[in-house]
Amino acid sequence: MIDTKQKILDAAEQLIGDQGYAATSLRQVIAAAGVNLAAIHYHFGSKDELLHELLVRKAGPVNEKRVELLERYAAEADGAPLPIEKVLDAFFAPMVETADANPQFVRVMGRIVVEGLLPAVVQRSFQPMFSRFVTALRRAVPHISEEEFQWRIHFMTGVIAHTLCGVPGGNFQERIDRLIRFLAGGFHAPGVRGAER
Amino acid sequence: MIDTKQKILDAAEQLIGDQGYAATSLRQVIAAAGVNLAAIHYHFGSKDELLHELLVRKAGPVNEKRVELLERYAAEADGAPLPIEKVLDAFFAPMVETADANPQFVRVMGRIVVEGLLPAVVQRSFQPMFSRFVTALRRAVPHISEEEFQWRIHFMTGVIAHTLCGVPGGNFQERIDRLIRFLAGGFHAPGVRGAER
DNA sequence: GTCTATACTGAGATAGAC
DNA sequence: GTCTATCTCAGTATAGAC
Repeated sequence: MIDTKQKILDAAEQLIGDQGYAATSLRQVIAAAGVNLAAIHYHFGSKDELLHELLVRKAGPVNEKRVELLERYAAEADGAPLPIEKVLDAFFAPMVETADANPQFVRVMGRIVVEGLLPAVVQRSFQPMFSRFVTALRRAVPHISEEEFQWRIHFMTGVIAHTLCGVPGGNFQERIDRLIRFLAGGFHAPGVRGAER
Repeated sequence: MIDTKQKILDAAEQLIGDQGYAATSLRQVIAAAGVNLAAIHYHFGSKDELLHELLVRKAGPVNEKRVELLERYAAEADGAPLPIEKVLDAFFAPMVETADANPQFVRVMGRIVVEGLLPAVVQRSFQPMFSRFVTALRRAVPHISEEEFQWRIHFMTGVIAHTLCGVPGGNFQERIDRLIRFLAGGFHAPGVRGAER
C-alpha cells in the first residue's frame, strides 16, 4: 500500500498527542496503524525522523500563515513598529485555526515542547519563521537591553511550551488571549530595577 | 558499604543534570557510582523512586527556607499584601543560595520540569510550600479574575521550568532578577482586553 | 541487612528473504 | 515495499551469597 506512510503518521499523531513522544512505542504505533514494525524504519528511518516528518507536514502551512500575517500587519502599520500584542497575534492566530481543525496536532506540539524536543525541531524547520518574529518583537520593545531581550524571548518560549500542552478542554482562543496578555505584560516590564509596581 | 546509597544519589544527580532523566540509564548510574545494578532497586525500589528521593533530599531544605522567608516578609509587611516581586524573591532567593553551593541540583530540577515530571513531584512533596506562595501571589494581584489568575500561575510554572534548565553558565542571580521582572510584568497585566499598550 | 549474579520483558534498530 | 527474525540495551525482578 502507498498509504502505509500516511497510516503510520496518523496513528503516531494520535498516540503521541495522547501519551507523549517518549511514552509512545513504535510497537503501539504499528498496532494502531495495522502495519509492520520494519515499515516505520523503511519509510522514516527512525522514531525521531517519524516525529520530525509529522511536525513539518502539519506545522509547515501554519508557519507560512504566520509569516504572511506578520507581513500584512507590518504593511498596515506602514513602517511603524508593531505592538507586542499584534506580533503575538500573528504568531498564535494561525495556530488557533489549526487547533479548531486539528486539535490533536496542537497537543503533539505541546508534548514536543514539554519533552524538550523543540530546540532540535526549531533548528531544523522553524528557524526562518522564528527569526522574523524575534525581529518584530525587538522593534516592539526598544526600551530594554539586548541581553534582557534575549532572556525574555527565552522566557516566552517556556510559557508557550507549557501552555500548549495544557488540558485540551476549554476555549483555546481564550487561553491564547490570556497568554498574550501575560506575555505582553512581561515584555513591557522595565529593563532594570526601579519603578516597577 | 553504608554509603552505597549516597554514591548512587551523587552519581544520579550528576548524570541526570547533564543528560536529563529519561536519557540517563540506571546502568550509567551504577557504572559511575561503582555499585551493582540491583543495589538501586534494593535501596530505592525503582528509577522513579530514586529520582524522588534525590529531589526531596535536596529540595526539602530549600522549600523550608522559602516558606520561612515568605513568612518573614509577611510579618514585616504587617498584614498588607506583599508585592509580587517580594513573593517571587522569597521563592527564588533560597534557590540562588543553593545554586551557588550546588549548581548541579538546580539543573536536575530544570530537567525534571522540562521533562514534565514536576506535577508528580509537586503533588508528593512541594504541595504545602507551593500553596502558600499561590496564596501570597493571589493577594498581590486582586485585580484579575480567579480563572485568569490560575492561568498566570500556569504560565509562571512554564517560565520557571524553562529558565532553570538553561545554560548553567552566566550569573544565576542576574538571571533570576530578569525572570522576576518578566513575571511581575505578566502578573501586573490587565485582566481583560482594553487599555494595554 | 547489604549486596551480587543473572534472567525476564519490552524498547528501538537492522539484515536479509520475498 | 513489506515482513520475519534477530540484535542491543533499557528497566525490572528474584535467588542467593555474605
